[in-house]
Amino acid sequence: MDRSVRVRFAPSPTGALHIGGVRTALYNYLFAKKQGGDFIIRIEDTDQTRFVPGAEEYIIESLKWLGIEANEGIGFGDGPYAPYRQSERKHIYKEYAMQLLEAGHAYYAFDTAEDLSSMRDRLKATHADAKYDPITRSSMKNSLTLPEDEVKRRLESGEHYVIRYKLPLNEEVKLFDEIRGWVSFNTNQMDDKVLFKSDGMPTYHLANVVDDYLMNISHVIRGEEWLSSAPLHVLLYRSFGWEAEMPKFAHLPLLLKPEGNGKLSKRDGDRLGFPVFPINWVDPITQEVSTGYRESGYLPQAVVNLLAMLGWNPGTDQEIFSMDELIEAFTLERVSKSGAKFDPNKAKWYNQQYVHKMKDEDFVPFVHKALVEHGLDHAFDEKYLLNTCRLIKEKISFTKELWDYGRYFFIDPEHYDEMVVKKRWNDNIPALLKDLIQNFSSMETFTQLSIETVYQETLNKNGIAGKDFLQLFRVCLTGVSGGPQVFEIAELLGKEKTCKRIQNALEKIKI
RNA sequence: GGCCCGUUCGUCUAUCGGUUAGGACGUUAGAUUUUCAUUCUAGUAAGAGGGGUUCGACUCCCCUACGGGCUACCA
Repeated sequence: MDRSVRVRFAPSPTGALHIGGVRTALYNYLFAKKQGGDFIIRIEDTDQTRFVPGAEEYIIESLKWLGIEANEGIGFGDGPYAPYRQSERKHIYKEYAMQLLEAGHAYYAFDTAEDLSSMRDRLKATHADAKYDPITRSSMKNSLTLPEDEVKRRLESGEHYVIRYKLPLNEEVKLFDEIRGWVSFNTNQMDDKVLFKSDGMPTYHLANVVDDYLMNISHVIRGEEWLSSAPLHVLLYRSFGWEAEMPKFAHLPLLLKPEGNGKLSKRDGDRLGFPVFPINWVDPITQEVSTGYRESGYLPQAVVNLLAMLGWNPGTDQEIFSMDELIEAFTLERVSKSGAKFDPNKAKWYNQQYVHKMKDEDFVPFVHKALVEHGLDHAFDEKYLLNTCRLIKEKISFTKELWDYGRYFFIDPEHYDEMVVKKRWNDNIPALLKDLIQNFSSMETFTQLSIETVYQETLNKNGIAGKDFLQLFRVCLTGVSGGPQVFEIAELLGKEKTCKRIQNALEKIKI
């Protein structure tokens, strides 16, 4: 049976969204767009104790920055299945829990935290699995062991209870994962999971299955950490009688840390100097800032590209993909099964590719932002900015490097590269510089070519070799030893500034 | 500990029984750039181990090792 594709990204607002989560969102988005389906955002905030203010807004802002746009859901406008926040759907879940209860697929449990921990201690002592399951539930306080009137009494007196799934004994549950193929589990290894909590909220398992069904989700694409609970979800679909509507499953491999073992974590980013989050996150309690890709000078297109290639490949040699190209090429069959170590070097390379091929005019806002930060935003005209963009962007890997590399386009140098000065400055230099100022000043047109001609003539007259002096000339103009063509810089600066900077160097450089 | 998933160059990966095991990042060397960054060329480097199946295995099966996930009234 073919049905229209509807996928969802369903994060919990418990803090900043990790790039692993971003990648999950991206794969969902790519899959939906490729299939001509819908991508929706649902907020899974059923755990009130872990709610973090601002996290939801953070998630939305991150996705928008990356160009991962949803058709429906939180942050992108309601669709026909609203609301999309589980806390606002609270009233729905109880009904479905009751349905399971009545059909004998679930039961009430009254065990206290102490009851549970003593059960676990007891079982651990005998080296048995410490779980609430078809065997152990017979010795616990629940509606399967307690007399009916006792259950009724407890319920009516307002005693705390949870609703647990009643797992069948010794049953093989097989499920087909779109990435991994058939995976099977035995219910003997599972436990009677809580579906409905004593605070009146559902757990992930119930809410997730109910909402996916109600929202007509066709494919569940999520992280590998959910693979172990997938059989429970399959069982739930069966118990509800929704097997025909059950979505297909695809469990994505995890993102691992660059060095050593384990899952990628915030600490790795801090230690190795790369971001683990899409945009800056300020912890609302500690005020601690976690650096984001955006603030580190990454371009959203580069982040999308590099994330897409971490765990998926097109089967060709193509490495650079626009979002549209990714949509065109994306299939779940080409998602790999094993976890991928994050490589900061490759991330840098990707960003560099995008910065270099960026249009000059698209780069202007970044330069403008840097100028604002330095109080210089009205000092330069559009044409000048465009030219500097052309020269700066091919030198850098990250937009935030632009000021460090290209500041001399906007402010006069205050320091001069000592190595170059030490190596190239001699007693003949001051006279040469004065000559250059004089000759430049009398030029009518001040272009790259004419500058070079005058420069060369002046050097010849002073008996100085061009190769020896050029780097010092560059340092006089920019303060630094590297950069674009010197004469191009001079043309851009203009005659007056060029002469002024040579004059400055003459006065400031002391040996 | 139990269950589940995984394992090709340092890293991301291609290969869907027969290849000199390919590409990219990194790295090394050279060229270009009168500088730096780029760019270009070349090099470097891999099937975890052991058993099967097969004329033939990186590819299929089993075992072991290693890595990861789950094992909450968290998602």
